[in-house]
Amino acid sequence: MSKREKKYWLVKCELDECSFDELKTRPQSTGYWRGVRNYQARNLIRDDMKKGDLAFFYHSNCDKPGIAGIATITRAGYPDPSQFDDKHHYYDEKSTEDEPRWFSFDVEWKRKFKRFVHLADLKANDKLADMRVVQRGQRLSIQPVAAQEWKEVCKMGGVSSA
DNA sequence: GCCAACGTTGGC
DNA sequence: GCCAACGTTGGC
Repeated sequence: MSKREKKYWLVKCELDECSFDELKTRPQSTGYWRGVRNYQARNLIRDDMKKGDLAFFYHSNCDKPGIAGIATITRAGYPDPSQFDDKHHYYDEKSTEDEPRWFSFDVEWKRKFKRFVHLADLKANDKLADMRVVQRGQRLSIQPVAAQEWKEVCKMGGVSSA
């Protein structure tokens, strides 16, 4: 078995879909992503995201966009079931079970930040200038996070990065 | 609610 | 393969 460094992610979730606090109350404190229909994000989910990776849980499209805490990737790179369901909003008629086009992943609530880290705080930190989420016009809903950025944001959130 | 940025679609 | 039109994201 080849050793693989744990990867870090930032995953966006619209607040009215599921807040970080709400995630904790769900069965097994687990939530899953459906309906990612962007090829860049698809490739990341399918090829790079692995069970055991960690992710910042980011609230988007709300009054206070920012990071609420940390989640563990518990399952990754499996076909998004919604693409095969013709009743579903995310149905994709061009996708087949043999060659699925879209992929899903699951996360489990892990740790809440002591201090919510607002997008404005991320932008104000020079060490995070390369993070995608602070860059203008960056809309990708699944973003890789560098190890040193992970540490820095954890520090801002008041939790250990381990 | 506005609008900039970006991805996708489809005519040519 | 170009590019205008359109739809979506998401901060503000």
